[in-house]
Amino acid sequence: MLLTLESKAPEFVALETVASVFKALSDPARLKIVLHLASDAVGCCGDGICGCDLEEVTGLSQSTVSHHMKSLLSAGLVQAQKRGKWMYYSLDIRVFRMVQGYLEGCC
Amino acid sequence: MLLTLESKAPEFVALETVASVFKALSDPARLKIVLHLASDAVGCCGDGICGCDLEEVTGLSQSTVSHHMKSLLSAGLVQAQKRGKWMYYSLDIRVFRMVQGYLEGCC
DNA sequence: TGAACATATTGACAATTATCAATATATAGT
DNA sequence: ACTATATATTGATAATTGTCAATATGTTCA
Repeated sequence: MLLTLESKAPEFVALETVASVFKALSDPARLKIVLHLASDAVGCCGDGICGCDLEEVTGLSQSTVSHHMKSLLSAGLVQAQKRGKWMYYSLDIRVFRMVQGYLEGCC
Repeated sequence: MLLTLESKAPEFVALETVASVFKALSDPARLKIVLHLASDAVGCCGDGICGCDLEEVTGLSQSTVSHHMKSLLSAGLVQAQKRGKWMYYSLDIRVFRMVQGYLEGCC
């Protein structure tokens, strides 16, 4: 699913897939997380944001944050990498650009 | 609410407001409707899409379409105008551009 | 091995959502 | 006034969602 999402030009991505990315962006907490990850991704030299920081960013409980990260991962918007005890999350720029391109292509 | 949405540069629009627009776009039926309205808006000379066409576009019942249009209207993405028996819907380009700009500003 | 910490999962609950059938409202034409 | 048509609202229902506390899993370090 992710592979097909990443590799396609916006106009060939299924409408349902795009809708699921918008769904991932439709909750204020998740949008806040995505913005935080995006600021790390600027310049493409970020190495990810530690999950442990996201409770403070969102003001939500650990389990709720974990739940939101699962949503973002399954929508393909975010990638995760475990380093030691910590989970580092980063925005999947390709998917982000796909959505940008999709909106641009609309009108 | 709509007025404040329309008149602000993306970076000054509240996160909750942007999330609510993404929510409007997060359902496949609504996204399909928005794409249909967007194709009408190209060139900015469309005079709106009749509500009666949207049942066929989405394959959903009349009451369900009406319900989705209410969502899109309350998110500010769509404007409605009654002409005779018919309701004509059009994309609010300003809000659409705001969302485009918001994503562009992220990274 | 045991303690401490980061993260994930489970269970529960209230709230929201997507959908349709049925009904109501409004408009146009005869 | 009556009929036909477009749209909105209501009521109902099944499904999904956002949230947290509690618990489980996994990792590091002493």
